[in-house]
Amino acid sequence: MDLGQLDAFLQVAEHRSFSRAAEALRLTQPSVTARIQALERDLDETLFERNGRGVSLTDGGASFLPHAQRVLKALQDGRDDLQSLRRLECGTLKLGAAPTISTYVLTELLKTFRSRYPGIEVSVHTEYSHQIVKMVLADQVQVGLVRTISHPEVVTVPLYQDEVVLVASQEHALAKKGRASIEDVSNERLIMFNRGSSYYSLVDDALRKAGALVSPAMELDNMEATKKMVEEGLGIAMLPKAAVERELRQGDLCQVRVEGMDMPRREVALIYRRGRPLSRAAQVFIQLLEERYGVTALPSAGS
Amino acid sequence: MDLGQLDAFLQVAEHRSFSRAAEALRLTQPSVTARIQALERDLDETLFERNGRGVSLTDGGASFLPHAQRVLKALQDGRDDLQSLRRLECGTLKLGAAPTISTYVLTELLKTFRSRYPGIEVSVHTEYSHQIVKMVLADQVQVGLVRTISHPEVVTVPLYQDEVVLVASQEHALAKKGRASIEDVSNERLIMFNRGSSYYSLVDDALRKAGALVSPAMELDNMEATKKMVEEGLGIAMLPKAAVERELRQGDLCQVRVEGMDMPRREVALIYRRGRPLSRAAQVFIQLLEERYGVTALPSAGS
DNA sequence: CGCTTCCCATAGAAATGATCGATGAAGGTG
DNA sequence: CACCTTCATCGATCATTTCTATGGGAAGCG
Repeated sequence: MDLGQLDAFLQVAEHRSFSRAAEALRLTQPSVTARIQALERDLDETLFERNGRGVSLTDGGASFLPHAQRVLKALQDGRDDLQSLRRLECGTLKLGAAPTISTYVLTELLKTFRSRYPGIEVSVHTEYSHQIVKMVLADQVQVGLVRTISHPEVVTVPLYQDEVVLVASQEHALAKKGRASIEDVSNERLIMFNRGSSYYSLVDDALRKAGALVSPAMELDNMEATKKMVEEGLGIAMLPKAAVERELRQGDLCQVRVEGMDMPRREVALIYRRGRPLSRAAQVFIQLLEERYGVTALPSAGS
Repeated sequence: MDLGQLDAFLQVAEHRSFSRAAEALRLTQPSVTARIQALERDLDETLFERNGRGVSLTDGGASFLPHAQRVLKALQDGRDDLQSLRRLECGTLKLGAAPTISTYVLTELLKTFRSRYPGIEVSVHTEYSHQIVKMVLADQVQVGLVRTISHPEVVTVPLYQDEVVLVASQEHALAKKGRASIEDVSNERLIMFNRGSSYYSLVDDALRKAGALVSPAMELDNMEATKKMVEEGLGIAMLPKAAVERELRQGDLCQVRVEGMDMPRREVALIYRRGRPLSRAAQVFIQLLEERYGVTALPSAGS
C-alpha cells in the first residue's frame, strides 16, 4: 500500500476516468492503471467498474473512498500542524519555577508571553529549586526559573539578583525612621518565612553574620500570610523584594534599611537541559528572558 | 511521503530507538534511518532527537505523531469496512418498486432480508414501473421490482403472476353467491383504482373484452381507500390479489369468481442493469428472490 | 582513563518497484 | 462500418529501497 495509490484512487473516483486522473496527477494512464491495480490487489477488492466510457466505483470502492480521503486529510493536517508550530501559532511550553518566582515574577513574564504567542499552551510547575532541576533533567519541564544552581547537565544563565529586604508596617516605628540598626532588629519580633525555603537559611546566615541575636517570633509557611502579619503590625520580616514590590508601592509595607548588615541576595537563573535541542516554544520564551534581563541564554547559531 | 515512512515513524516513536523499531518492522536499522530521514526531508522538520542512548521526539515530531496515527488508523478502518462489506455486515441496498409491489410484497421480503442481513441499509423508492426502469438505468436503484418490461439494457426475470380479482364486501350479494356473471358485474357499482396505474388499463381492457359495460361509479388514487370503500359496501372492485390478501384472509373482503371472463394478470419481474456487476447487497437480495420464487436470476459464475 | 557496548549515520551494491512509450482490446459514436 | 475513446498489457528504463559492512559518538564499567 502506498499513498500514491490512494491519491490515484481519489483522483480516479473524482474524475471517473483513469486517463483524466493521470493528467491531474501528471502521470501517464498506464501508471494510474498500475497504481489502481496494485491497490486492488492489496485490498483484495475491485474498486472500480471499468465500462467502455470511463469507470465508476463499485460498492467496495464507495465504502473505501471516505477512508482514503481521511488518510490524505490526516496527512495534510499533520503538515499544517507543523507549519503552525513553525509559525509559533501553537506548541507547548512547560515551565518549572521556585515558589517565589512562580508567584511574583513569572506571572508578569507570562502576561507578555501569552500576548505575543497566544496559541502556545503554557503550564507551570511550582517546586523548590532542587526539585525543578530534577524536572529539567527528566524533561518534565523544558525551562526552569530557580536560584542559581550548578549542574553539569544543565545550562544556567543568571538573570537577576533577588534582594532580601526588611519590611515593616506603615505605622511601625522603624518604618517611620526608614532605617534600623542591628540592635533595633534584634529587639523586634521577627516573622520568619518557611523553614523549607532557601530564603530561611539565607536570612538566618546574614543575621548571624551581622551579629543579630534574633528569636523568631513566628514562622509561617506562606508568603501571603507572612506579609499580612507584618502589615497588621505583628512583627517585621525579611522577605524577597520581588514578593513585596506591590505592597511597597501601595504603601501597605515599608522597606527599612538595615545599617551595618549585608542584606542577603539570591541569584535567580534560567536553567535548561544541556545539549538537547529546545522546543521552539522554549526558545522564544528564553528569548523573552534575554530581552527582559539583557542576558544571552541561547547558544548562537554559529557555535 | 510513504506509508512505510509513517510506519517507521510510529515504531521509532514507540520504541524510542531506530534499531528496535527496525526489529519490529523486520527491517535493518539503516533502512529505518533512511525512512526517517526521507520523512524528515519531506516534512522539512526534524522529528527525532538523536542522543547517545536511543532517540526521543522533538516538539515537531510530537505534534506530527497523532496525525501519523490517524493516517494508519484510517487505513485500517478502510480495510475493516471492506471486510465487513464482504461478510455482508454492512452495505447499501437501493430498491425500486412499483406502488402495489412496494406496499404488499416488498414489506414481507424485506422482513426476511433484514433479519438475515441486519447491517445492510435498505432504501426503497416507489414509482411507476417505467420510472423504476429509468432509475435502474441511471443507477439510482440497483434492483427494481416492476411489471414485466423489456429493455435491452436491463435483465428481466419474471417472478410471479399478480392476478386481479373481483372483491366485494362480506355482506354483498355477490360475495354470498361467490361467483358472478358479466352481467352481474355490469350492474354493480364498480370502484376503479388510479387511472395512472397500469392496473387501470389492464382491468378496463379485460372488462371490455368480456363484454361488460361498466360505468365506473368512483375512482380513487389510493389502494387503501379503495379497499375501504368496498368494505363499506359502496361498490365492488377489481384489485391485484396481493393487495387484498390480508382482507380476504380476515374476511373483510370476499373474492368473487367472474364467469366467462379472463381475469387480467400482470407479470411481476425483477430487473437490474445488464452487464454491470451488482453490489454484494443486491446479489444477496436477488438470491432471496430466487429462493422465494424458485427462479434463476443471477448469471452463474461459469458464464 | 581506557575499554567495551550500544546506537545511529553513511557508503556502495543488489534488488525491488515505478514510470513510460507503444500497442492491443473493448465499447460507444457518427 | 470506420473512428474515437478508454483501459489493459508489455518490455525497457529509471528511481527507490533495502541490504551488508563500516565508521563515529555517547554512555556505562572496571
